Amino acid sequence: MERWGSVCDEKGWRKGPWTPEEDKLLIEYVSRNGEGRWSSVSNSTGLNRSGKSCRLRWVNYLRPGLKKGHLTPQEEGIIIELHALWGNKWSAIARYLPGRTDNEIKNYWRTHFKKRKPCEAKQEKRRTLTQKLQQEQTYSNNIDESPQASDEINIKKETEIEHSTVQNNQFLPIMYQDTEFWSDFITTDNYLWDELWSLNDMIVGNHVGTGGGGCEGDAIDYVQSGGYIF
DNA sequence: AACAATAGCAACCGCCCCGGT
DNA sequence: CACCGGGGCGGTTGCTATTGT
Repeated sequence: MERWGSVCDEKGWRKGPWTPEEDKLLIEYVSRNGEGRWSSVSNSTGLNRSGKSCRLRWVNYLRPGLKKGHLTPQEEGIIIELHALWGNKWSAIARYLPGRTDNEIKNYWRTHFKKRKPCEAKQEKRRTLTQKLQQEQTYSNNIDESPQASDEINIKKETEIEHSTVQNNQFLPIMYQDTEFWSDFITTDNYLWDELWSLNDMIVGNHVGTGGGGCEGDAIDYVQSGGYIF
């Protein structure tokens, strides 16, 4: 079966995996003309690919200096930090990871955080249940077993067993609550802080960012002022 | 060994922004 | 000012490889 359904789209552009020959044509084009003007690649090289496809292939795969292989713990730390600050601004995060692409970072984040979903769902249930329990305590002293769904009861029992950490942390953002997850990544605080200090140097020293309100600098200020608690 | 589930990743899609006309 | 095309970006898809049963 052909990947992506068909070989060509409605405009006649080839789709799907790139061949070594196509890569070679694109590399030759960029070496002659530089990056940009992607829409003229097909005219200049005979490569039957859309400009967007060419750009994507170059940026994510062919560009010199791209790192291959697994992300280092330091890189993971930077991603975690910056994602906590900026959200899904993959291209912005990628600027602080030389040799890594936004697509790679995005994929990394997705694959690692997909694992969280059951945990998050559980936490959401627990939060809901906690609110319910509080309401029950507020409005009634009669805490005889009221009719509840069986899974709710199970969650309730689980919650009671687990040292009531949820109740203690219920007003913290989710990322702070999920200490079990964070401990998977962070074995010590130190390297993360080291990365943050160097990150701040980059920002202050090089004026990285768009200048649109200075959110990056503010964000680092926030981190340094103790916004992060591991 | 065979099958199923999951992880990893390349590539596409659709939207938005920006500059040129 | 409106329109258009190119480029950039985040989200999503679907194939392959790996791991588990």
